[in-house]
Amino acid sequence: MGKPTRLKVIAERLNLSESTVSRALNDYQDISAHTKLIVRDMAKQLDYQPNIHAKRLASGKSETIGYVMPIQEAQVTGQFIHELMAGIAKALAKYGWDLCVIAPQTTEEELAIFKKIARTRHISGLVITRTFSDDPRFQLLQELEIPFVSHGRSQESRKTAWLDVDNELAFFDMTNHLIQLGHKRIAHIGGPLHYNFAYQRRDGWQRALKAHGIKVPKTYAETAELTFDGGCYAMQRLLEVESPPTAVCCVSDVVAIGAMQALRKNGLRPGREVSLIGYDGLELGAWLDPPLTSMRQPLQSAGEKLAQILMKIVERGSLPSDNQELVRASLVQRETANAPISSWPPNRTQADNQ
Amino acid sequence: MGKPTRLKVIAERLNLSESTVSRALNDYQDISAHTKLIVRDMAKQLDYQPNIHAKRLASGKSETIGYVMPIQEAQVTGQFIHELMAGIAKALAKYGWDLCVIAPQTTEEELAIFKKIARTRHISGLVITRTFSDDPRFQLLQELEIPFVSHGRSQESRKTAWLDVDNELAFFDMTNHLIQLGHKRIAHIGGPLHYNFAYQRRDGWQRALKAHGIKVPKTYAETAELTFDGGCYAMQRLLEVESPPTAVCCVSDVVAIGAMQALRKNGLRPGREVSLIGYDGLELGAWLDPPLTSMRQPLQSAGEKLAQILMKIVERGSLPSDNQELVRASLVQRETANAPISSWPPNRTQADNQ
DNA sequence: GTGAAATCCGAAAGCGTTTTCGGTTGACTC
DNA sequence: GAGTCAACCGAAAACGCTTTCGGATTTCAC
Repeated sequence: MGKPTRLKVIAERLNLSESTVSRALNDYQDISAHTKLIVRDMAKQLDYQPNIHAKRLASGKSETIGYVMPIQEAQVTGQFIHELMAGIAKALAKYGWDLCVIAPQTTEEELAIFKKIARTRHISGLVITRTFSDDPRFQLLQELEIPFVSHGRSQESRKTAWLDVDNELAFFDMTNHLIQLGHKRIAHIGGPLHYNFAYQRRDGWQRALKAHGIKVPKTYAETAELTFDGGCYAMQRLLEVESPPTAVCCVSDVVAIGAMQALRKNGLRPGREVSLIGYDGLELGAWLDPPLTSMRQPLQSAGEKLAQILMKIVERGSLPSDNQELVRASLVQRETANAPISSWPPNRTQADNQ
Repeated sequence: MGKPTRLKVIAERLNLSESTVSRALNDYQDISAHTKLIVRDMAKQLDYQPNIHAKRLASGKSETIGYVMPIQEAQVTGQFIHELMAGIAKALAKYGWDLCVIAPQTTEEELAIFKKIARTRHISGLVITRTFSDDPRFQLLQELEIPFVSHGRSQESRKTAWLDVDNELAFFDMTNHLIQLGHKRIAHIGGPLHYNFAYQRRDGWQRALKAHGIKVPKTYAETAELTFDGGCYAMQRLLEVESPPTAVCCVSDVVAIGAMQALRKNGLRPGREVSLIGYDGLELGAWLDPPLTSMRQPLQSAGEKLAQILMKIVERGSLPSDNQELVRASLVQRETANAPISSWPPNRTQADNQ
């Protein structure tokens, strides 16, 4: 393997200067069409690839964006992250940008890395996910003037760029779907409110109920950790209220799967006595017995959009606040959302007090 | 935000030359201990971070390794990839190396990217996963002289660096576990043989049977696509053989989950009539009903090791063939592997011919 | 006190681009 | 035919670091 072709050899072969060749390749206005043509031909012929480090050093741009991989906490984030990253990488590759993965172990480390990036600038923008209602990253990144876009919003994201699902609408739709099926006793297992989406999802559920004039007891608004066990416990509590629900909107698939487990433990079948709808549209939901009905957001295309937004901001100085986008989730019909049955709930006015 | 500190300002403040400062920071031998001390102090005080592009341009090294993200094909690779990447990124971060994600859409594109990397050298090593028995990447990467390490072996990997689970041993262990439980009719649902691990897993199963003098019909060696449906179909076929098995070793968790579905469709319960062991130790296995027994390999630490191996090869010219390592998978006991029951299989000599 | 060998540091030449600033053409105006 | 103005291109200075080479000290042996 000889040395790769340099700008220099193209210049020599064509009897041009390096600077002309460089500008021809970068489509400068002050190079004639003819020159551009022969330069590009030669470049292609020699399979020229610019030295990326020299390019980045000289131009002061890094053409690299970072993706902050969420700390290993919540479960089954894997599939989610994988698809999103695939989308990001794909969109970046089109423009020759690189995707650099950052995997901090703690929040402190994450913030420290941000500060380092602010100094070195070897990463020109960041994509962050797993946003919290009160998320310190938003303020820090703005202070440090690091361009970024988040997948998901925060209380601090009024002026920043983001792409998010319309969680409120998703849960409005989800609840409506259950109402169409004939349910009136519809509960909600929500997530901890430090997750930003937890608010919106709860609100969507409430709005749908209100829109149909349906009133439910306060106990129908449950909260769970975003885990299998969390969902299991929350469902158990819902089964113990005076008049248990016939349907439950779950904040995530994992929580819904935990809820399914609780139903089974009580001798109930998901989708028969109690309908269940999850959120995330995980493929594994289809493998369960019965398969879990859910809401799905497009992840790969979200990744692509995130990348495009970020490049636009970094490269063309587009205003973050002009880059806020909501996408709509869609229902994945499987088998846990059906019409209510007459034998449920049983009359438990005594049983409840046991 | 002012300009970040440069080598120059450290030099000026200490009245030294830039070259001395550079060498002091890089721990050259010809710099006195005292000088190194004051230089490092000053660097820390000014929070100096070298310009990575300048550094890489000057040194000709890129300190970046690439991870080739498998093409979106098999399912639930997400969790797998996520953990592995987290490990890689973590190990690299310790040395200031970057992890760059490459997400080719097709095999051709993947090979084209390799060729490009060979020219630009802006990525100094690669981690590849999802290896096939006959995997063109091994030869190409060797020809291109791109350092790499694979997670998983291939027919071509005799002289290359790799880290792999001892698949053969894992299935030997798995099968033995079933034998200890009292099973004699143990089948195997293997994967397509273009996956390298498919051979080894099948061999481990066979060796355990042979070691205990157990003979099984040829029909017990099933093959399935690595999908839910694949597992479902394969299990269905196993149930239709003359004398169906009481236990099945499955090539992956996803396949095992498909097999569970087939059992349920036939009115059987996994872990009662037919025991099942999967492979991958996916967390979601614990959420099923009943929870799936499986074999688990340590992924995060595998990622770390892969990174370390690669850095050793890139940086210190360690021989690829000196970097081949097998790790052992361990049993995750859940509820689908139990002792056989007397009522299964039913006498089906007639029934089979229906 | 001389020569040789260490020890430590500075000068300077890269690394391969980008980008600014002029300078040389030729066409065009009057 | 002098002046003006585009249109194109080259020279050269960055960009911030690494690394070679040699020079100046100091140390040590004799």
